[in-house]
Amino acid sequence: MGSTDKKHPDQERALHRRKQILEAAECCFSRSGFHGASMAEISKAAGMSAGHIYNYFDGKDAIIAAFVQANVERVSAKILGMAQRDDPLQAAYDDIERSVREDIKPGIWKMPLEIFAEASRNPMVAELVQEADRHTRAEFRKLLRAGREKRGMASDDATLDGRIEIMVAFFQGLHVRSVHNPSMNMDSTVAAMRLALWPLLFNE
Amino acid sequence: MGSTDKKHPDQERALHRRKQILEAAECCFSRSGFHGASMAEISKAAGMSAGHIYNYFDGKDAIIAAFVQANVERVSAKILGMAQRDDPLQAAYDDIERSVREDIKPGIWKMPLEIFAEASRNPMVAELVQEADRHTRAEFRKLLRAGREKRGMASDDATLDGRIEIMVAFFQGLHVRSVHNPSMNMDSTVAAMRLALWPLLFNE
Amino acid sequence: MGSTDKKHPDQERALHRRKQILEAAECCFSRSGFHGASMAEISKAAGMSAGHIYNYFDGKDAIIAAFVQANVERVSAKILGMAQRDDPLQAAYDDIERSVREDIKPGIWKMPLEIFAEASRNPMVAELVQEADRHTRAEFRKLLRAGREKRGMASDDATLDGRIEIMVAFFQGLHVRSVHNPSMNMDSTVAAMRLALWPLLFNE
Amino acid sequence: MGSTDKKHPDQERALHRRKQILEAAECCFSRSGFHGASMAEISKAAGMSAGHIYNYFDGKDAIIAAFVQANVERVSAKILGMAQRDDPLQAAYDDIERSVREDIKPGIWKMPLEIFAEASRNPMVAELVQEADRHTRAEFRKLLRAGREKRGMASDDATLDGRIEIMVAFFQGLHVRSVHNPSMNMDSTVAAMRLALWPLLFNE
DNA sequence: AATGAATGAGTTTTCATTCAT
DNA sequence: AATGAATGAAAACTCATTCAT
Repeated sequence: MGSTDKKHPDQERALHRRKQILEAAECCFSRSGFHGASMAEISKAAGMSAGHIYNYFDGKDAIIAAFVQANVERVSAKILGMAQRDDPLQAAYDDIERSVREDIKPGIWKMPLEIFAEASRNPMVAELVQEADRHTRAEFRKLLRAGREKRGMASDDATLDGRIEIMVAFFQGLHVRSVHNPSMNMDSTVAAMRLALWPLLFNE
Repeated sequence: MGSTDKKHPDQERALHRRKQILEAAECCFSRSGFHGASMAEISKAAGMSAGHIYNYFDGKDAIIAAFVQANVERVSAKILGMAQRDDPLQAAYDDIERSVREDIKPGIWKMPLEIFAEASRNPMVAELVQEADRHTRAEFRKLLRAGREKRGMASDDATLDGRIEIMVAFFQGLHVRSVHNPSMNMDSTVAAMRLALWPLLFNE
Repeated sequence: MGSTDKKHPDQERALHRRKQILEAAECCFSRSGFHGASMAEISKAAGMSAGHIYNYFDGKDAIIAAFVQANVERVSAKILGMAQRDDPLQAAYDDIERSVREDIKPGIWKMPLEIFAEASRNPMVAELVQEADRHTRAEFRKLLRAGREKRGMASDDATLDGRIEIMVAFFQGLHVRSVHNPSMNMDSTVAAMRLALWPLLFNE
Repeated sequence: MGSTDKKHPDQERALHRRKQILEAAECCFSRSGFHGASMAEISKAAGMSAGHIYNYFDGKDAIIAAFVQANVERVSAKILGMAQRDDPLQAAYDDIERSVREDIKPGIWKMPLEIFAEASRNPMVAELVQEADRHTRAEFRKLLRAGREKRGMASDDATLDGRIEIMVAFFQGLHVRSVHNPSMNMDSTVAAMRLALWPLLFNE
């Protein structure tokens, strides 16, 4: 649908070109934002003419959409990765430090912020992130329910959903914190994070 | 500095004009984002000519800066308001429901998201939000320390800062949640919020 | 409707500007055609920046539409002028020579040809010329009927409409002839025209 | 000259390819006009790659020229066909109804209008249609002279040329009428046509 | 103090054409 | 003979900003 359906006999090359463009876009978007980055800028970064990009994407909006799509998939992948672990809940708790350090790594949090803002006014992007979020929450709920039932704890839908909401809010909030407080103290933040997540995961 | 120093004989009127412009900008920015809103749009909303705006602001960037400034001050004011209460910590905890409902009210969370994104690439805006955040954290720390000392609890700087970081992340993360999950279940979210905030506020 | 409704406090100036643009457009359109003429070309000919044109017209299509409108009105005006005459039919017949000479004057027939072609694919332009044509035929029919009734001749609608169709075809066909045969012999053409028009006007 | 001189070992195939392209072009040109149709569109319709077209034509202009050429030849063929008839003049008169119906058939008149417009600004195309017109007029003149002399009527060049001019104007004007009045009444138009053509053909 | 006419640089996008394969 | 990836120039249009009034 949308932009993958252009006819390119050499699919291999086409895929590579698209990747090239999206990587160039990442760099430009992160530097100047979706609307500040021009097609000329992107094409230069991608090492091809501006016109040629239109052989792979319908337009700038399609690039933004594909880019957002790729980014939300990255988040989904994380959750799915967690599901592989032995005791996913415990694993998540143990991984807090790594997660936090990852989330506030410079260069990591810029694109999410841009995507959030774009989703707040571009319906196409909104639908993309909301759909991905639905999926992520569903996966997360499965994990949470399984983990809690194993421990013999209540797990009605509403309760789980509320806790998931807050846990995700925290991690997404961390991106926001990064831009507000670049010199955040990592250790005490991680400690506080543990304190807050524990009851969300393991309290009745 | 910047935009307040233009010479206007009638300072009263000038201030009013600036307020007019910023209010018009709010409406346009919220609809179209900082970069999607045009000066023409703003000037029409403000009920004055485009040219005239330049008598009060150096340019669009100056409007954005002033607008961001006004918005971050609104957040600071909230904290200061809390400080007036008898037992600020308990008050904050009791107010969770109202705060959450306020944060995800449609039309409330759009501007913050826009500001976060802008701060991530516009150094002037970044400096603004970081400075305001420093101030907010400092005020919050005073409140938190006072509340905890009254209760005879430890309150070294690092611990407090970590917990503040997480608490603020929660609330800012809620704005982000709004765009990801428009049909969030309020009650269970508030319940989970309480569960998470309690230890942050009152645990050793 | 369309392009006249832009708010220009100084209506006088605005009207003059629009006229300037349409005159410049005439020159460019006639030289390069509707699609061959660029906004840059037009703006240069109009003596203003390309961007400024958009303060007076919604876009190139609006210019084309206004231009076509002005041109079809010119044709209507001719018919109306004829109606003023004492015996319009005789006058029309007597004026044949002048009409023919006018129609094939270089620089006169180019725009009609362009308009005809444009109308054949641009529905907006088609509607414009068809509406004008309906009006012109109606006026012409009134004239023709009055003239013939005065002479005691039959004048049922169908007959009149057929003759009008052919008479108009002649005159519009003359524009076409101009591009096919630039060295047309005027005198014999006028004579032939008289021969053909006479029965159309005055036969039973 | 121009486009026929490309060296193609298999001339048969080359000719077929050119025909393929011109037929594809007909469809595209008629839908979008000479300038609205893109080479990509044409190449897709022709079932070959865009690049390959350049092995048969020097460029888009060459396609337009060849296309126009083919179209004007079609008109010439009509006249030549008429010459085969027993009494060509009478035949022409008797065929009026068929000719009219043919001329205003939807899909028939679009290309002529496009060609007329193009000829009015593209000198190469102008030369093409003028040359073809010279030829057509010459043939027509021969027919007309023969028919009239057989009937013992005067037929000096100037008179004949004037009448031919008007007769052709009428038929070409019909194309123009089609776009102005899509709901033209056929029967009365044919009747009027007969009325007008008779004296042109058969009067002194 | 206030206007809005005017500019010009910059935006996205299209397309005829070329050329390595 | 044939492809289609690639280019680059040009198109329509937008908009922050200036300035004469």
